[in-house]
Amino acid sequence: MEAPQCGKFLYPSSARAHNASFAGEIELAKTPAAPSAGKVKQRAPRPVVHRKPTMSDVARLAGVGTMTVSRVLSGTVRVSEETTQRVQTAIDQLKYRPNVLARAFRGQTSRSIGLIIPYLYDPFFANCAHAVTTVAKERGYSVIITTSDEDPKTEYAEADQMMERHVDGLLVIPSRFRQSLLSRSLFGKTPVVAFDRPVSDPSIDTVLVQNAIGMRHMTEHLIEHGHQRIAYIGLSRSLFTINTRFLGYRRAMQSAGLQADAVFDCTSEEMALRILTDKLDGNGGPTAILTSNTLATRYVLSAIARLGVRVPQDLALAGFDDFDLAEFTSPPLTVVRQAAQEMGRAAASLLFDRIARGETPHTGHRVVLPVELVLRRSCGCKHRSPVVLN
Amino acid sequence: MEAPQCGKFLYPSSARAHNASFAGEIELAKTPAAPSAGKVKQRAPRPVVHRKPTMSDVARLAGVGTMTVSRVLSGTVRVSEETTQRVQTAIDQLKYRPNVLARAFRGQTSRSIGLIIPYLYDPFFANCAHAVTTVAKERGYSVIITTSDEDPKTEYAEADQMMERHVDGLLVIPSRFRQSLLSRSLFGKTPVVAFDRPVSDPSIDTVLVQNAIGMRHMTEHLIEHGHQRIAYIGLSRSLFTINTRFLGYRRAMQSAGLQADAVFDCTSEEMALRILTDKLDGNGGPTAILTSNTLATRYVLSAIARLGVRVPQDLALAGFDDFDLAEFTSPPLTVVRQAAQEMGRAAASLLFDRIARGETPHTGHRVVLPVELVLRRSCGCKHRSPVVLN
DNA sequence: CATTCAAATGATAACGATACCTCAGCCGGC
DNA sequence: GCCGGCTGAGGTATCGTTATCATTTGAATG
Repeated sequence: MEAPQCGKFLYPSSARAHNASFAGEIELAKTPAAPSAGKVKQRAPRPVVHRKPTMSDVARLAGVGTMTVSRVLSGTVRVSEETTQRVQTAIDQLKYRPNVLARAFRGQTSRSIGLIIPYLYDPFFANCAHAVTTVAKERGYSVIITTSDEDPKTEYAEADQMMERHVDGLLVIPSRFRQSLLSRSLFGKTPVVAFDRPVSDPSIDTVLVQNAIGMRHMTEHLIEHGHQRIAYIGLSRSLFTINTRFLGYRRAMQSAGLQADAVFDCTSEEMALRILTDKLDGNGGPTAILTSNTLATRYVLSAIARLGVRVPQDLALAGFDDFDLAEFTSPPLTVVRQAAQEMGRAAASLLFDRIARGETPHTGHRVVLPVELVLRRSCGCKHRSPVVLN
Repeated sequence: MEAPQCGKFLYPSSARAHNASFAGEIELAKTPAAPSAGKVKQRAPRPVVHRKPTMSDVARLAGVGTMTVSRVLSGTVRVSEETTQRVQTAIDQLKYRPNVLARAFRGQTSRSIGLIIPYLYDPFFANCAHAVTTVAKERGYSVIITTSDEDPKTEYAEADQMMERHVDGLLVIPSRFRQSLLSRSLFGKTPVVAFDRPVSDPSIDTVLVQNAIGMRHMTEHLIEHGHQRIAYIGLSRSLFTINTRFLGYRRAMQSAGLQADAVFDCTSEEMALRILTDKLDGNGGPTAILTSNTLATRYVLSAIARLGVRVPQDLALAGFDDFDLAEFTSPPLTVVRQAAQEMGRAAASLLFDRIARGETPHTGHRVVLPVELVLRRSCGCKHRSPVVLN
């Protein structure tokens, strides 16, 4: 029983050198004397044909150890000029390129970041994402992207996936503020930056725009036009941006001693039509409408078209978030413009700073980017070309 | 020397059960007797605190080998009902989750796909990307996204990056057709699907839309409206879609015995203004304009607004590619609609089929998706609501 | 009853990089 | 001249999984 049993044991390579007889026995067990026996335990040495060069290939060619190659590549530890040169030559000669996967697995950096956004079909989010990919490319990072569909559960699951993939950092446009499941405990010491909307965890860096201020100024602008009855039409109030813009609107109305009049959860053209029909029925209805975002604007535009209301004569209109062809709608739309790409860039920069620093602070940075009022015709302004305020 | 030497040997789990004394010795040897000795060759056994469970942990708890756990997880090889149950219980108990990175490194699948698109800020591309991420999520794959900026060099570099990251498949909207550097040699046996635009390599699956047919029908529609002098204004002809749409336009014009009149490289509002000013100067200018895509449409709209030309009375207009607010421009735009999300979905499905099949054919599939004519007012139609043909 | 065969499972060796530890020189200070 | 510290470089274990091969068992076959 002894000899075959022995064959089952591993041995440290040093044992082979130091204890010849013992090692020999094992060796014997490993390489059967008779090839005809058919049982060759030793794996065939890797086929030499067309294998991608590894670090040991480079090391062998340069006549150094693998660690030296590793050090030359990472550049973290000093290696003598001459050795570096030799290694570099070997690398070039073999066209060696480090195996990203092995690095990610062994080392603690994957050189990738995660990006979680609600939808990619929304131009605003798409622009954010574009900026993120651009910055990541500059820094030599890959971006793993996914959508949360505005659903906290999905968002959490996707964030978890990202952590499993060991991303070096995570950018996220959180979905519903109050219901968000994201928290430090999930992320460990992986840096996370939330943008467009905040999360409740204060240790997470955040990039926002002046939602309230922007909407407040826009409301004031309509008031300056002489409007007194101004309605706010928005999507779900559980979305941070929608609610914050509403607060800005309400603030402006209150300051002017006017009555706020807001409707939420306007999620389709039909609903917008119903809302507008209602409001405009008889006198005392709004003379101006503010919409929470591009989608709401679209629904309202559709309703307006169907009702045959004239803008801005019968009803003034202003939205939040500029879009590509806002200039060519009928009439050209007045909007609060938020710089999507700026925001994406700012968020990504913040993230890479954190990654570089390697520290996870107790309280994260807060960045708030300015917005602009783009005055076109729908608010009643007479300018030929849009006027940009701020 | 014997005892410590022995301590270096691993033991099969069965040995532990069958030979208590031996196993005990090993256990003893694993915890170094004299920490003060300083030179303990054996690395300190991993700290037990808070380590993520690995497959061996599961195997130990279930009393099986790691391979059995691996097999249960992958499901490729039959494992007995009872063992499966035991392993599953251990997995649940330890909340074990396989290490994605280790898998990607060791196995040959990373459960990720790459997506290379020109820009993410273009709503059309963004919609494609959205569909791709959605399908990938359904299949449990991650998406690594990057932009090529319509530059063949960048595109190649990014594709190379993707290959380095060992994506299981690659989706790409190739930039310039003739100048594309993408080829099988770069991809090896990794499946690749090109969409929206083709590549020259015939072994690559392709998903396109009816660019030529769509534009031809639209041209014919304008001809039916009585137009004889119809101009085509487009971006760079080196972009496949722009050129193909032009060919459809030319075909329709020739069939009707009319003179084609195309201008390319219209890449700014100023250029559009110059072109239109030129063309509309005096009689004999076009009575209708076709644009190659949304961007060109925007430039032309801008020029039209500045020139004060009335659409469709003075000049009819039709574009390629529908967009979110096309209905609310002044007048509502007639366009050829291509289903971006359909295309993204089709391309992704094709890719996953290939990944599942594991074969790399000599000639790839070609899928061509239909387009629709959305007739609004800019072409001269009188319909209240848009009419969709096809 | 011996032999063959298949199914189920285990042991072991990679995969390709980095972390940790060791060691050989070399320097300056005593 | 000896010693301790410093620097550059090498050896090797290890990360967590899967591929390959070996082994065990029981049933089926002749």
